[in-house]
Amino acid sequence: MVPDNEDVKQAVKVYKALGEPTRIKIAMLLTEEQTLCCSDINSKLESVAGSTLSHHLKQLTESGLLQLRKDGTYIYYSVNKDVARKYAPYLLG
Amino acid sequence: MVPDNEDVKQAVKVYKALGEPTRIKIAMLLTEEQTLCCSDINSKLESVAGSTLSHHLKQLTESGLLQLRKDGTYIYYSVNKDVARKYAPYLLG
DNA sequence: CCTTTATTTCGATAAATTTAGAAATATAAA
DNA sequence: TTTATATTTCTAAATTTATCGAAATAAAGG
Repeated sequence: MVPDNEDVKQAVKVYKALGEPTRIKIAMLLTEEQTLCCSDINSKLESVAGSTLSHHLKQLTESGLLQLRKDGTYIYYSVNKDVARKYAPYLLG
Repeated sequence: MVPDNEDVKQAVKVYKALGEPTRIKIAMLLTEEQTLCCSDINSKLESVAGSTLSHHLKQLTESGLLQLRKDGTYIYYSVNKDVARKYAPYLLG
């Protein structure tokens, strides 16, 4: 009967977020680097406009896969390990 | 430096396939039911045109997450457990 | 207060995706 | 061989997505 609960809805969001090359790279980058701010992520990715990166980060964050911490002008992103473990432990290697 | 190898490309395909409500339902249905043909899947899903289902199954199959076996007029789909285990063990419960 | 740096929001566009109906293909069965 | 069933391919419309540049917001530092 396939449930359609919050769990599955989050799964869809997480998988949709990861189902795009730039975004999975961001997730993998953060898995290996622990924590990075927008501009650091951008310089490691190369060739994405800031506004584009912002949209990707929003999608990843809204899925619950990324969490953020604000510090002055900077916003530090990191992977929510519980969410990664639950839906895509592949990321954690 | 985030790799961009075959592994990651398959991950993107699998996650893109699962990042859509109808498709994740198909995957979950097949996880609990083992094996079903097109028309059985369709009757359990309700409200998708045959041609639409066909596209979804194609995407899931091309990602490697589903495998199929033909038997006469019927095509039986099932989950490739190795692929599910690797990228989305969440499906296996 | 002005300037700089970091990040987001807005507006627009091109490309991709979802969806369905109709026609096509394939196999089985009468 | 005609008919019925299962599934795919084709075509097209509607929606969503990715992307960028420009403008806006936010905080820090001089």
